[in-house]
Amino acid sequence: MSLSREQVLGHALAILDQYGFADLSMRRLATSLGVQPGALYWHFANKQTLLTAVAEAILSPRPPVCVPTGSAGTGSAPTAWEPAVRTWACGLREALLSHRDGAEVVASVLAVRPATLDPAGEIAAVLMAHAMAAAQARAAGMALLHFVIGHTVDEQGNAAMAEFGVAQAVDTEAQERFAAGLDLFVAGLGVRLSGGGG
Amino acid sequence: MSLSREQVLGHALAILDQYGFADLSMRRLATSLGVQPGALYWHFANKQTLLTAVAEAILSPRPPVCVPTGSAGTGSAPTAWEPAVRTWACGLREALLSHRDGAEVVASVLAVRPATLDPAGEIAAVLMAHAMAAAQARAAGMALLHFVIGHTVDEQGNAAMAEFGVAQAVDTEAQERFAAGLDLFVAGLGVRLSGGGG
DNA sequence: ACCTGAACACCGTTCAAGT
DNA sequence: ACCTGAACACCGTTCAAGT
Repeated sequence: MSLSREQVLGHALAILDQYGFADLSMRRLATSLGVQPGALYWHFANKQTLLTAVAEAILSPRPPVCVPTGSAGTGSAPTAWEPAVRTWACGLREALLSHRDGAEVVASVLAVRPATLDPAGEIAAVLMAHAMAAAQARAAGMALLHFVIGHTVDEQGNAAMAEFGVAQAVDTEAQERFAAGLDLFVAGLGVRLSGGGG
Repeated sequence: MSLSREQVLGHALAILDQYGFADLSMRRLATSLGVQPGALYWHFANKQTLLTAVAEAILSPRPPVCVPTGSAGTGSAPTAWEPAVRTWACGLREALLSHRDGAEVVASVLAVRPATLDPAGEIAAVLMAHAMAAAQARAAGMALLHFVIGHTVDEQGNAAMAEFGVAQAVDTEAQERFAAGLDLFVAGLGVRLSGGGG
């Protein structure tokens, strides 16, 4: 039986989890599939395309954000923005943490702006539904995205060092830093959204 | 005359500015210096060390942040935290923008936690001087750092695409997104610092 | 002290040719 | 349709040997 896209993707995730992003090469992936390097280029145009699929696989287990459906004039919206923002940020971080170097992979993929992947747009939609201007919501969404990804790259980098017996108090410190950073965003959003509503 | 560290560093910055981060290889750098690849390893232990020096060169032109010197009990501090935060963030972004792919280089170097480079610590010191708890100040400093670097990586990625004639309205949009994101941080910090002042 | 020469163990990608 | 074989143009790093 011939190779499938899903098989290649599965082995890519396996190499990522076992050996890390630096060891996820096309040649190593081919070896793990018992195939010549060139064979991979039948299923994926290039490494970038493969990595985009890997990033999508990392992010796709997240639940969709709950965008309020109420119209703008009916007073306070049916779903609160604050838990939505917190759930989105925590869910994103957990998805990134669920694979070794997940944050680094997703960061490298988002850097090339794939049309299929726009996590910032998800949370920007929520903010717009709460009467925030489109440009402001987009800016807030991207700032939140940069924070979550930057933080998690950091966190996973620390985890990689912890294998060499540095410490694991680093883990709880990272978690607290994430919570504090998220609180800062929520506080800032609160000034705009709770204060002058609409 | 023999090669000096400064010469190597200077040529590395020149390659970065002309050809970008992806083309900054040890072999290309050696060729540009008229020397064999192995010669570089007399002056720098490895590529990581060289890149750290490049990142330091990118960040060092920034002015030091102005940490207030007043003691904690004398009421409001002599220097305001808000302009300090804004100046630090804008100065960081400008330093990153001053070299092609500067944000990407600095991001890759900060990922390995060099002891000599801690931009988040600079602004955390300011917040602590304004009676913010150490852990909170550290978290805020890192969140700000992740935002500025993430944003600028994005901005420079767009600039690279703009060479292929996409648009340059992207430039002003990026600038406005940066301003809006920074405003969000300042608003969040204001809830903590202006409200219950130390 | 500082560099060359030459190797080692890798990369991503292409493409004629096979089946 | 799908893969092999083999090449092309690269990487970072090491290290004996030269000067």
